[in-house]
Amino acid sequence: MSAPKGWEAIRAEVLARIDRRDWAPGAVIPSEADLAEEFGVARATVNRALRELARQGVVERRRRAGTRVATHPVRKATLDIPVTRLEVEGRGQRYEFRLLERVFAAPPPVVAGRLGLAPGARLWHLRTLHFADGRPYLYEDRWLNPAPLPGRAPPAEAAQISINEWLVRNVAYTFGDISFSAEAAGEAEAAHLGIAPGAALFVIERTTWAGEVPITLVRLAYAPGYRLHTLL
Amino acid sequence: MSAPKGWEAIRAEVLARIDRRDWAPGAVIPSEADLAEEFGVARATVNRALRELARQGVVERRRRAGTRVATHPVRKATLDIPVTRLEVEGRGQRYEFRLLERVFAAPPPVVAGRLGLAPGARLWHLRTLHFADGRPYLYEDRWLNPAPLPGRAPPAEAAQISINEWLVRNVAYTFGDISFSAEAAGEAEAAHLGIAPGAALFVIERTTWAGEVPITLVRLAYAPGYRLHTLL
DNA sequence: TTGAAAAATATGTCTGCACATATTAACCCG
DNA sequence: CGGGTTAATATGTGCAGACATATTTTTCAA
Repeated sequence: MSAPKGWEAIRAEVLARIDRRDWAPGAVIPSEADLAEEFGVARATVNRALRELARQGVVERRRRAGTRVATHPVRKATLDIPVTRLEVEGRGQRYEFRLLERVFAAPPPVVAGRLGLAPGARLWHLRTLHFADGRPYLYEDRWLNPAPLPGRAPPAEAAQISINEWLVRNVAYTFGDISFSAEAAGEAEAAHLGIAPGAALFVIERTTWAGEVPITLVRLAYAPGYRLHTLL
Repeated sequence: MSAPKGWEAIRAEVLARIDRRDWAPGAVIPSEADLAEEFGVARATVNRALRELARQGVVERRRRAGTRVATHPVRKATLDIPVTRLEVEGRGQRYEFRLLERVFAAPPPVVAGRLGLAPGARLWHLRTLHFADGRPYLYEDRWLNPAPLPGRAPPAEAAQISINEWLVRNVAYTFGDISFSAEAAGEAEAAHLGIAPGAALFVIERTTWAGEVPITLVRLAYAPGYRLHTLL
């Protein structure tokens, strides 16, 4: 048993009271000032504890209205979005990748739309296959806006690092969105990944922006067996 | 254009310098005290900004060693794990669920193992089908440890709220893990969800604990089309 | 030369205090 | 009574100073 001290102790105590139903879901809990007095600490310490609980979704806070126990415990999970190479190597497997395509072309309207680009805009289209221990691991289909790129072009076919890794090091994004879904493998994907068409693939789609400028839209289709894991 | 002030301005400026490569990945950035002097703010303000960046994975901090730009830009995504009913109703759809099974039985060894229970232990086994606008939405398969439950049993068949929602309100967990994957629908799942066997399902598996006591292990299989989405 | 002890240093956190800001509650007037 | 203005209040954030703690660096002795 470790007895937390400081703001973590406050957080733990508040959480315990919530778990114990001393403070019911939806109810307003005492103000920072009151709690600070009760626990004999400064208000800033209570603030730190409550802010943390709010970040976790345990309580909701609004100025003047006070802090209340979240009615709908939407606990939040934080998950890491790793670079594929490190993800593979982190499991002790050998990482390789192969650039399948690298062309400059007009994207389908849906892609241009998602990136907020004019229909006529031309983008780099890159398709990459990533391997773990020689087996297909991830099929990547990426549209890349040349505007924010240094040199206006992605690295050549012969590059030693993957597009994603290059991007991550050379074009920082300020904003993005990401979605996770399950999809049936299409013909082409299945062929590349060495699986049967229709197999269940874990798919991540990500869009990133540097300020107002769209950088890239990428679809990552993982070979069967892939699993994203995190702690709550 | 909004000009952030206070600690957010500090965070933005530090982030900008990192993005601009003024401070390269892996490099140590100036100390809190130095930055505080440069920006003309208190050290606590710089601390708040850097702490936030550390939480996002942009920098790594260690006492005495200082703050350095993260080498592996593992940006972290925070995603909400909502209660199904609210998720459905939030889209303006009608929510229903049907409890398919509710028995007290010994789980398969793999389940007992995952929960850290003795092989002979008996658990509640609950299978629930959730609907959105009358269409199958989510197939839930849950093993539930009676020990931490009030009344030692989950609500009866006739309950108006789903097991998950009941749990979330009555048995707070202190720890858990969660994983996301794509799996092919099995015969039973496919039948319940009204889809073809083998279809790609988005699957969430979650285990939760209250201290040392395992609470539940649940497998959520979402009907095709489901998508988890979040911002970066 | 090596290893242990001591000093130095950057972050982690706390305390009090102050002011800013959002939001609710109270008030007053037409 | 309704509606808009004003006051009250809880959180959000800031500041300066202090001590705690984890590491690294330096020092000194065997």
